[in-house]
Amino acid sequence: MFRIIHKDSRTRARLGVLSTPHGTIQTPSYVIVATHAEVKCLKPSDIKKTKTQIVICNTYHLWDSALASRGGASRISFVHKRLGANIPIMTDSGGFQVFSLGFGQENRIGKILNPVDNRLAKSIIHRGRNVKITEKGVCFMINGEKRFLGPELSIKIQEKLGADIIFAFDECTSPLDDFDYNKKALERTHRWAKISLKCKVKSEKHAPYGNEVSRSGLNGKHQQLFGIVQGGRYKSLRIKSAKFIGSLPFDGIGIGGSFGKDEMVKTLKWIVPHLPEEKPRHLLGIGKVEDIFNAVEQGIDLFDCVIPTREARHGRIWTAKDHYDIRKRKYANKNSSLETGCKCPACRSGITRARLYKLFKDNGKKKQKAQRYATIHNVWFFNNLLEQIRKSIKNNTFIQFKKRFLNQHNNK
RNA sequence: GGGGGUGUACUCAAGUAGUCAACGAGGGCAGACUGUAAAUCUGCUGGCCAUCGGCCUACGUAGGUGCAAAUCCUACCGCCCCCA
Repeated sequence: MFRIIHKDSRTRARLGVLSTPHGTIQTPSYVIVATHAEVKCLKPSDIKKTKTQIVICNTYHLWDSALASRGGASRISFVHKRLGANIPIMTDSGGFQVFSLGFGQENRIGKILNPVDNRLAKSIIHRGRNVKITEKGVCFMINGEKRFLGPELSIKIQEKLGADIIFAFDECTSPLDDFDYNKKALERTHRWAKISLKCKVKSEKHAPYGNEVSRSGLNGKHQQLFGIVQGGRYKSLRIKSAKFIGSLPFDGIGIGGSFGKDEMVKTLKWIVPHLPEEKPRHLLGIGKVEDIFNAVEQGIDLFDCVIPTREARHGRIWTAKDHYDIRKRKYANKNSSLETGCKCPACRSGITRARLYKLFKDNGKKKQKAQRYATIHNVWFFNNLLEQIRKSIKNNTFIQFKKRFLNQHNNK
């Protein structure tokens, strides 16, 4: 399933191959976000052109259509069918929505705490009514609609969705939650981890050809389940969680939850030494350039993040040197490519800054085109960056490459 | 020649006596976005100071009425439409 090919001599970085029913992934790898089983703004045929190895979809967003679909009828899994691309897929469990649709939305904060939020922290902490968390799971009350998601149902939905890799149901706490809350939440997440695992084992036993997914989409091959380490910003909790999740028979380890702006490396240093070496490690929801280098250095194999796709839609173009907002006049001056020497399909097809600027100014079809080109560029950029990182690990030059790249890169 | 309309900040466009440095939209500038609530959001956009705030210059041009005018009156200039 996961094979480590090479370990960097000077850091924890490692080169690996993760095998799934829909193909292998060279790690470290970016996982492109496809929440609704589509990479926003991309056609299915664009996905592979952007060097995308694997995407991640979301249980919460595909919930209804998954349960409405009749499993087993088709040989193609639900998510693969909807995505329209034959590549490895992960599904997130819905655990992030416990935070993002609840505390996050109610307090208008993200999971990465910036200093301003920190200052406001005392005044804004409150738990609203959108999300109610109990021992059994989470009750979402969104738009007057009530729905309950727990570990059993999350696994059931994910099996039905038929991704190659699925995640245990967890609670992503907010960066403003204190130790006591995180401790309680962590214990709950750990219980849910065991339940997730148990449900998975059970469903595999019950179906002679594997589970429902095996029959419908994975051709009898194993659907992998990753557990998730939580513990917020607290060292003792993160270590405890790393040991606990690491001790369970998961196929891989996700690292989730909230960090302070500059606490990621510190947090990974707490966690990673306690994880089993041979299992793939996925850092959930992280993905700016500097973060990636740092995480790889700490031994992370997989990342997913909305940055490449969302920011592309909002006009931000990532390059090796920096990032810039193509909707601004000053970047539209030339007929130069989006990034000098870029080999992404958009740049190679002759898209210039001036052209993209103009397309972005439209409010209809042209803007959609612009967003597609920008998405192609950004996704390719991040996937290509990871490819370069892999090469550097292979050559034992990772640390030099990191230094060199970050030195010339202004927008970390 | 006769009749009707119109002229507002970078652009379009509200406003028809005080709450107007002037709604709104576009454009411009600045910022945000890290397991997608978000194809999104925020701020600024006459000048000069400034802590709430203040002062100056501005709604085609020139005068006038009035405590007060982008808003009313007069003349002029420009543009548009209709009829001859």
